[in-house]
Amino acid sequence: MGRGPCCDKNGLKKGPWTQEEDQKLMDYIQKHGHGSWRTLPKNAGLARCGKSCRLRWTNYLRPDIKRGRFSFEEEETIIQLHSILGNKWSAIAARLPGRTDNEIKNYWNTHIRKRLLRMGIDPVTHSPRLDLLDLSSILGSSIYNPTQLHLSRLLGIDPVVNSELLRLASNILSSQCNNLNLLPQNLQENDQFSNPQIQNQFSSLVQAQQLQNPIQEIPSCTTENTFVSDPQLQAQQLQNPIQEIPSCTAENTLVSDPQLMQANVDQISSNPIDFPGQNVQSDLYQDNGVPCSLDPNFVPILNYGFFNSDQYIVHPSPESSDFQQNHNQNFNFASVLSTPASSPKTLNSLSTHINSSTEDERDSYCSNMLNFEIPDLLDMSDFM
DNA sequence: AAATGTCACAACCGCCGCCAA
DNA sequence: GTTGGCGGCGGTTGTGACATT
Repeated sequence: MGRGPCCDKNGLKKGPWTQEEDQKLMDYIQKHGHGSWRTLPKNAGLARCGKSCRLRWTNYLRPDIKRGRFSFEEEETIIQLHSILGNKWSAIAARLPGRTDNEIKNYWNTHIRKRLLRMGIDPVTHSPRLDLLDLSSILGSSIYNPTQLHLSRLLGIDPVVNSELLRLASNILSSQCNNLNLLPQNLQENDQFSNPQIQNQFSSLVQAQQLQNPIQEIPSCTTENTFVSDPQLQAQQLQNPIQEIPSCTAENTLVSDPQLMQANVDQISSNPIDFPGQNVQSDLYQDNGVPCSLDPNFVPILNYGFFNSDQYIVHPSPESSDFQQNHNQNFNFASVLSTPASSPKTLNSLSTHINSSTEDERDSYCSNMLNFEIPDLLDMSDFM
């Protein structure tokens, strides 16, 4: 038997709320609390259904709602959490004080999602879209005809890509990193690798390829990495403290198993973790940036090169020295853009706001997130 | 200046899970 | 075990504001 509507629609008002209605609702809840939403409208003298009242209160009138544009840290947190939680907007909102699930959902759909798509990142899986970044075919054709190479544009790297480098990268990739010990030999055989620029190009190629097929294609990582696709690995990982998840870069960390994703959801839900912008005490974190309160089972997640490799989705506040150090290594907030934590926005459902930072600036931020680092796996310094 | 297109966001809709009777 | 009420959640829509032609 299906359920009927939550209330009798007849005579009940829909659409935008008036100031008078808002005032009535606020006055009533401040006096009596919301109690039963079903009976609230009648008691408060509102011609609305309870559900409408609840939404208006939780999404707009609640006094602790933070209005205005999302800060950089908030946006970063949303992306990180979304990569673990998926479209669990309420769970994400629980980690962002003052933000509602509806607001986050809207912001995701209208800003972040579009930007990720523009960057060639699948907003669902948070991995590069294979249809846009089929490196195998690109590399394959480029090796024989380097002039056709558009990879550099895709990756945003220097357009001058040495064909010899491509051949070498292709050879290495074709062996799927099965024997990374051969790398030094291969590299040493090629004088090109004395050039740091070439090294960066090479590592970008390898990293991009790893991002394409992260689970299948990095066998040498299996005992260390944090991809979770195998039940045994999951069990193993659940037994290992987070400190023992070492060298595979966080960029490579994808959670492909729904159960583990749920475990993360539970972990986050049950174990409050502070996020940037929340005035986190730095002593809540260990030396490696992992919060002391964080359950060891918690799985670090994909990032876009924004975080250092040994960082996880939680990091200390910007005030902490660890945070500064880790981020200064490869990313500088101030150098990318300065976004006010919140811009003025009137308390009116029909109002709009003035963008204080442009989409281009945010794009710049995201492109920085895609600046691949040389993974620990391929530490070029060893070959110098 | 008007028409049209696009964007952003508040609000609604329908489904789901929990819980009490 | 079943049923119905309720709150909550995620997806979608409607509409005003702004940008472009």
